[in-house]
Amino acid sequence: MDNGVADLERDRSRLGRSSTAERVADILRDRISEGFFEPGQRLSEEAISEALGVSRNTLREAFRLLGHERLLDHRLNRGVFVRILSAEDVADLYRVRRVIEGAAVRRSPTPQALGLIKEAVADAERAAARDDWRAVGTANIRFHQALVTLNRSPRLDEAMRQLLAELRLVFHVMKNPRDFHEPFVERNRRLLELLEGGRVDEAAAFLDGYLDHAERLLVHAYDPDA
Amino acid sequence: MDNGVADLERDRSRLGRSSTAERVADILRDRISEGFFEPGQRLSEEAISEALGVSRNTLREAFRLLGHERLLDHRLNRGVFVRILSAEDVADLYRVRRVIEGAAVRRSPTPQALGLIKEAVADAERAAARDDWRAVGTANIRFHQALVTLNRSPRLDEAMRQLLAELRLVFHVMKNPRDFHEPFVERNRRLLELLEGGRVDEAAAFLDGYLDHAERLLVHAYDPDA
DNA sequence: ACATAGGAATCGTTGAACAATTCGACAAGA
DNA sequence: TCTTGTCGAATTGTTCAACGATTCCTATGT
Repeated sequence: MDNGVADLERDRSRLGRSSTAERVADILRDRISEGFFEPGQRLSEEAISEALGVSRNTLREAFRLLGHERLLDHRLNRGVFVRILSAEDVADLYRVRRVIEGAAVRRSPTPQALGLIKEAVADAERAAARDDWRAVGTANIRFHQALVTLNRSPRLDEAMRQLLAELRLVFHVMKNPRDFHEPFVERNRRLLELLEGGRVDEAAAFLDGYLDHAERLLVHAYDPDA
Repeated sequence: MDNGVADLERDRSRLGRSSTAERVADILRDRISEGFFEPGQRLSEEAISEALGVSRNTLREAFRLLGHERLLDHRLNRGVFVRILSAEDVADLYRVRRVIEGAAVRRSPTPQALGLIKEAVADAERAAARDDWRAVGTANIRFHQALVTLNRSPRLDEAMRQLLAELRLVFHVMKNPRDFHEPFVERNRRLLELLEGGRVDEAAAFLDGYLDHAERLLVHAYDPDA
């Protein structure tokens, strides 16, 4: 039973600041979103607490945290599992994105937020130029995160952060990252231009089409018979 | 040190189903939102675990849950405190409401959702007729919760639930519940009519004014010099 | 093949213990 | 008097060991 769990021991070095439970949660969150733990996989309390060198109680506090973020599925007396998103979950995540990002593009952009967005677009383009599609994906995520800051709401920022973490759970099903990320590099640039030009309605409409497309790609790869 | 903690012991009867930690969280959540615990008050691990008859470890799991819901403020090595919302927090909560509820009213209403909304409006009117302003407040909250269901997104429903729980932390500062709740009974009815009439833009504009007003009332009572 | 009864493994929860940290009190010194 | 430093009590952070409860697997018997 060392489903890559032994490997975790290297992360013990990261333990040393703030609350242990939170640091454990940070580590597990990273591992989950990078696909190190696969959706559906059970996370054994004993194995992980031993691998990270923390007590079961502390680990359980971390599990609660991640469960609340919907990254883990906590089933009573059965343990915690890496969350498996249904097609309906994906649809719901995109519903939320349309609401939050849609509201964002309708606001008058601040120079600061625009700077972040620009940077993300440029990063994505650079990564695409060198065929690093993993980096493109990361930059695209940063793009949307930056987009949401237009709302100037810490809570919406946080909600978006969680939403994207959840979405990463399903990004890994895309066998070919290029197909999934490439089409959006150009679109991000276009959306940025619309924002800079203050063409709010066009930007909103463009974003809707954008999200529709992304959702379709994802749901198709995820659940081919849908 | 029995800041009403002794009273908690009656809630022990509610322990008996599902996970203990979650049930403890339920109890504390209720107590907080009903104002039994005041914002800023420290919740002693020892006192509460003893009062509820659960171990400290279990109680701490419950604390983590509520901390993540922003109802508790967890300060390292100092304990957990009932959250104190700043005026800026209130403003942010209303920003989120404008986004989520604004998106809701722009969607074509389903008969089911409309039914829930109607019910909430009627309840509020009945409660107002008998001068029960506490009940009016509850019905008004239900009204907005129902409004959000128009989005047909479980995650937005959940986000709204949390948001309203957080908002309840500050509702208690309103010394006179009538002043705060009465003006909105009529407005809820009006908003319902606009929705039924399919007058989307008017409904959206009306809602914005609605939320502006509510926020102003709240911030004023909360932070008189703002 | 199928139901069932163990039995092993794991979770849920507790209670005790100890280290780490905070905070107030109090004393020493400027 | 005010500041600073130190001590000690109180509380949190974390671990550990234990045990009942639940789930899952497997072997047994029909």
